[in-house]
Amino acid sequence: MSTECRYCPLHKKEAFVTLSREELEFMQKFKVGELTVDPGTTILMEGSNAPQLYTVLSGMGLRDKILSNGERQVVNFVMPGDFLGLQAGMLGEMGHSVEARTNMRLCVFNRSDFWNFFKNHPNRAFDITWLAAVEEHFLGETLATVGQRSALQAVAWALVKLFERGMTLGLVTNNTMSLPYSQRDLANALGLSLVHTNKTLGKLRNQQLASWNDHVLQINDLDSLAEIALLTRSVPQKRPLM
Amino acid sequence: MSTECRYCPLHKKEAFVTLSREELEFMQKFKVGELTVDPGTTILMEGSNAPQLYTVLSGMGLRDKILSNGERQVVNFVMPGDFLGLQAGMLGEMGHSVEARTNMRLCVFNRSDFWNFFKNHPNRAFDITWLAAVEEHFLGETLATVGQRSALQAVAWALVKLFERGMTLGLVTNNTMSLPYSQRDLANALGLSLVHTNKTLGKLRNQQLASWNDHVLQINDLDSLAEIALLTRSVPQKRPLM
DNA sequence: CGATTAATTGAACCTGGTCAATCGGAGTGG
DNA sequence: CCACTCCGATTGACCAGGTTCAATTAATCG
Repeated sequence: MSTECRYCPLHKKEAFVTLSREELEFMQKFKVGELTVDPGTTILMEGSNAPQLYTVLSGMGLRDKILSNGERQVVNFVMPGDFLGLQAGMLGEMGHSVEARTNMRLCVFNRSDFWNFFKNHPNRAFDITWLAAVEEHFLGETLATVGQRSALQAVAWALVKLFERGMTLGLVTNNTMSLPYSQRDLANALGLSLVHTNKTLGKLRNQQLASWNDHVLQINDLDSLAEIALLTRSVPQKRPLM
Repeated sequence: MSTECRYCPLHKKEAFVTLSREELEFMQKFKVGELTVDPGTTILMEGSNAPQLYTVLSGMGLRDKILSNGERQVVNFVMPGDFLGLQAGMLGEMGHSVEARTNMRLCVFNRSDFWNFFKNHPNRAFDITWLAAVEEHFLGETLATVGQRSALQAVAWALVKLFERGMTLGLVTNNTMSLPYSQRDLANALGLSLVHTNKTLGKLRNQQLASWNDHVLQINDLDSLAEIALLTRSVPQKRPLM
């Protein structure tokens, strides 16, 4: 069966910590099924107390918040391996929504089993916390981007970050990866207007550094981009996979 | 002895989940001492792999990041009950620094004991993850503030958030609390310039909504401030204390 | 008393926002 | 196949929220 963890397309990838057979069997017990959603679907709703948690198996999406005046902040982009629903699982309420931007396939866990990880499998509990810490780490960087970087620096930063994630996931071929977001999504992630984001992307394109058309991102000079972005690149650590 | 957990000034406060006697004894075993620092001290350094973790017993500080061009982003403000060093404990590297702004007294744990929480006391492991999720939640709100709120909305937002934290900690008397930060700290937290932050604070002062002088914050109309801040206030949950 | 740091204020300037129009591709109904 | 609509990308013109520069005041400190 394709829903068996041992056939999971992710846990063999180099981006992730290899699970022991024992851990794999343990996770299998908690997996209640798979969910496939269309682009545009809201997977988790801000403020809701979701009964289920997900690991992204394939496809992309994003996390976002809506303010009471209608403004929207994209908090992060979602890619394969990401764990969705931690806040609902811990706090009983999501602080953001999660929306699909492509078809997505999700591995589904029951929230009611969540406590079991802590009680019976400390390794897995540790991994959950590890993921939470990584998310906190990344949000701090994002905050510094939105707060302190210029539009050009911010856009370069975002493209480098997205591209690096794509590389670790094996999504990059010929300096190219699929990036199924709109310029509006990127603008909302960086606290910029759509118009200015467009013009800034144009600058990077004119300088032959990066181009992003038809949902395909091409990076021609990652080092220069990283320099513009005030980014010191480091080799990414392997992540646990839930 | 004053370093005994059962005399801890915090765990009796209503802001925190009451610890069982058993848990208190368990924590006592991990507490290796107390640390007192002067204002201005860097408690944890961005990029470092700290050997120790802390819970703030008293005093205030902040978390910040420095970009390679020297710009500084304040990530969050630190108050009693906050747990410091999670990122070093989980990831082996802090994503931000922690600096004291007043005298601070810290409860010290050894990082090498960290795994023990997960292995032998799942309740405490759960609490650590809970704290990580709260931090992630808050950083998402901060990101939305810096990215989408105007200067006036952002400053109002920050004052409300700080004041609400002060209230749960019992630091508020007569609509007044000690807030030992500089306007530069606040500006750096909100991605605003010092000058504009100053002028925006002036606006709120002129409108009789809030004033902040000599490290004392006075809130005259919390509801109006929250409205300006586009904030829907909710009763704060009790937090676990490490 | 000179030095340093935080708060405050005014003025000039600019990065990035807002408004508006156009273009091209995808889907839909006739 | 065409007409029509919708949506995302793109571009130009104008504008403003917020930055930068600069100067003053006040408080603290050795």
